[in-house]
Amino acid sequence: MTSPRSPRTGSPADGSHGRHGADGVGGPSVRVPERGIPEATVARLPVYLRALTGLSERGTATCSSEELAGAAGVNSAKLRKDLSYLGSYGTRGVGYDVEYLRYQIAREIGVTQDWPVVIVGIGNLGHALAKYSGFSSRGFRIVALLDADPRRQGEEVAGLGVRPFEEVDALVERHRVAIGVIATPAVAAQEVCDRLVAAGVTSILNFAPAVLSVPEGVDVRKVDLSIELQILAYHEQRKTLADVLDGTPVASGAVRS
Amino acid sequence: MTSPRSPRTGSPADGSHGRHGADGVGGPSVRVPERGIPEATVARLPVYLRALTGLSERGTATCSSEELAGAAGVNSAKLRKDLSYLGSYGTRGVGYDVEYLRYQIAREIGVTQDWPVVIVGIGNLGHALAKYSGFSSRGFRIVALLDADPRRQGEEVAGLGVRPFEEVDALVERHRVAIGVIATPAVAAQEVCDRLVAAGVTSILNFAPAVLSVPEGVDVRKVDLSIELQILAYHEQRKTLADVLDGTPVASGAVRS
DNA sequence: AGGAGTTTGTGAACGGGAGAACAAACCGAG
DNA sequence: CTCGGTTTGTTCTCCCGTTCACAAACTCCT
Repeated sequence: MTSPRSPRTGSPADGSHGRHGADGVGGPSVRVPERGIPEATVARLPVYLRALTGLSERGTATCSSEELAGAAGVNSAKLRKDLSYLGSYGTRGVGYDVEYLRYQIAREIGVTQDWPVVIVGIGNLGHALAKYSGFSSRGFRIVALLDADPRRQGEEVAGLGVRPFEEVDALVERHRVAIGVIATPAVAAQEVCDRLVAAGVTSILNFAPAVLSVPEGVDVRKVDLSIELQILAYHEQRKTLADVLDGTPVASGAVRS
Repeated sequence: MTSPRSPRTGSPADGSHGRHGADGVGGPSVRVPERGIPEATVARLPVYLRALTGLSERGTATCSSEELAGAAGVNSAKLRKDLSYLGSYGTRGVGYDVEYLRYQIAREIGVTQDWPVVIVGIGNLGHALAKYSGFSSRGFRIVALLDADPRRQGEEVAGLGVRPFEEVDALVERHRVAIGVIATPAVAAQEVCDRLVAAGVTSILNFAPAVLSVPEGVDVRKVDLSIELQILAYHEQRKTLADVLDGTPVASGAVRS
């Protein structure tokens, strides 16, 4: 039984995507082609997709790996290697057909279909996410906004009413939701996560500053605003520190007392 | 001259933090202790910091690497190695003093001081960021909200008025701002970025779905909501695909037509 | 004081990703 | 048809990060 109700293992959920445990014990199963695309490559495919969309809108029919790499902000060798995991979609001496490659990447990622998504926690961030147009335009459709606070329920955001969190099971089942977004305060995050998983959600995007534990087979990605700032602060501190020790006169704006 | 006005190189800005170019040619400079903390470790330090804060609030005075690792969602060996880059702050046979370690990490990251920050682009996301309490509570102080749209200017958000973007130079200089947040539409992002850098900002957190080019010495971190969702979609697609090919009956909520 | 039990800090093996470099393949001109 | 120019796909090497395993160091109990 790999039901969503299986006991939660203290799995990392730090970005290492828990593959199915069905490894090794599996019988003579048919084995999916196993084009195991490296995680680092998967993370870049959406960037390439966006760059290709840009080129396409500008009317470009064909592009070289150099051009595309420039638009995506990566090394051209890396780009070619990434694309080679998907197959040989380019033509030597010519380059890549923009539309064709765009479709192939979209298909590989899975955004040719569109994915129903629920957002839990309609506070400041939840509002912004609900109204963010970048989701709908890229293969994702927000089908429900949930919040535990009765004062928020009933409010209309981006054409959708905010529903009580208790309806999570019914909504997830009705719309076949596989992806959930958590934008609640940190204290509520784990509980919300458990309920989402129990309802059948198997991928979670977590904006709450909390570490989530999930059963195997459930993917969690974390977006943490203050952590990003702290990483910048670290480098910033080292920059000014190095400048001071080097005796290099620093630019006025960068001086720190 | 490493002034912010130096010509922009087409540097990646994909997370590879451009170290100062002053490497190799440097004379007999004093060289900062060069405790080069690995990038992966730096990214985890804020997580440890948060976990320690949690333990501290719960009244824990001491913790083992195992406990802390559990709270931070990582492997205990990794945690110990990460901490070892900062120094030997633990006691064998005992563990770590929560308060002491907390301070050491905070100091290393640079959040014992507080960092003035400007936010550019006060749309949906900008609003949410301005009101997000997680910033102020963690060593960051929002000193200005900027927007190019006159209709947004003057509006009061989180106790701060929205100012015209033209004031960026004055504000950055007056408050000694080193960190800027971009929450504008994609088309405006590069221009805003250039202006910020010209004004003296040397670290940028970018929420716009665009690739930014910056001069060397400027750090950019990107947070892209739809890319995160697309990565989840990829894994989700593979999950259901694998299940179908394996003939494994999938849980009801996870079925996809 | 000594020994058993814990827990840290680190050396070493291992795996994955990045980048350089090159052979294979394609186009177009003559 | 052949040849030069161009661009992809891939191989090889290096480096970073993760993990294991263990010696060193500390506490507590007898």
